[in-house]
Amino acid sequence: MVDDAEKKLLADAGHRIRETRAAQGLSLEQLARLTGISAPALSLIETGKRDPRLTTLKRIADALRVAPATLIADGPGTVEPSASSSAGGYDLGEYQ
Amino acid sequence: MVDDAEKKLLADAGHRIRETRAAQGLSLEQLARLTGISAPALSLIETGKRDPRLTTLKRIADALRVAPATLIADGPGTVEPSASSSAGGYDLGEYQ
DNA sequence: GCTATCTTTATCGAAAAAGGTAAGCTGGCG
DNA sequence: CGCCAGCTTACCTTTTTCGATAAAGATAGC
Repeated sequence: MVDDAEKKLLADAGHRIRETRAAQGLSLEQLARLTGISAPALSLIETGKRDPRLTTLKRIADALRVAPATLIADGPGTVEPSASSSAGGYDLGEYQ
Repeated sequence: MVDDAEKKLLADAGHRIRETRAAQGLSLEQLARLTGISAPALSLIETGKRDPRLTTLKRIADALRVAPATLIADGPGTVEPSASSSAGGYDLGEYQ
């Protein structure tokens, strides 16, 4: 449960990074120099095999000239507090 | 340069998390149970002393019922590819 | 086939995240 | 005052990121 959704998130973010990088005609090595993150590390992130830190994500976003949020915008998942109804996913219930 | 902007990013995200959590009347322990992240770890993140991983951020966002992007939306930094002009900040130049 | 470029994978060492626990620290309340 | 709830900080252990490097795919062109 936990792992599944998270892997999708990482694969998604990685895919978005790769798309943005490719759109700018940058190679992994070029992005590595811009970000200070090694090319192998970038490869792992882009292929969803690594769980990057927030600052790592930010450095990539900066190098690509996009907002960090752009890279992780979980398209569909964005539940958006539209239906913040009382029937939310979980309400702590027993835990409170 | 690196450290300064990054600390601000972490402090900012942490502040946003704390605001959101407080707005929902949740304690650190309650959020800890919802996210599976320990309360001490959450405290460090909220005070900007820790650089969370992407999945960690996602779990917090999920528990708070907000989009992950909401928590890191770097207000001003959001350059938005409006002026993606050729006169960008840096063009790799010597590095390519 | 060979070569160059890009990417992926593997290994190693250092640094850091994260859980757990425990110890402080603050404020409110009886 | 003592007590409690909430948050912070410190220590420890395990896991993971990350850089560096090297090696191994994968294409494309000579």
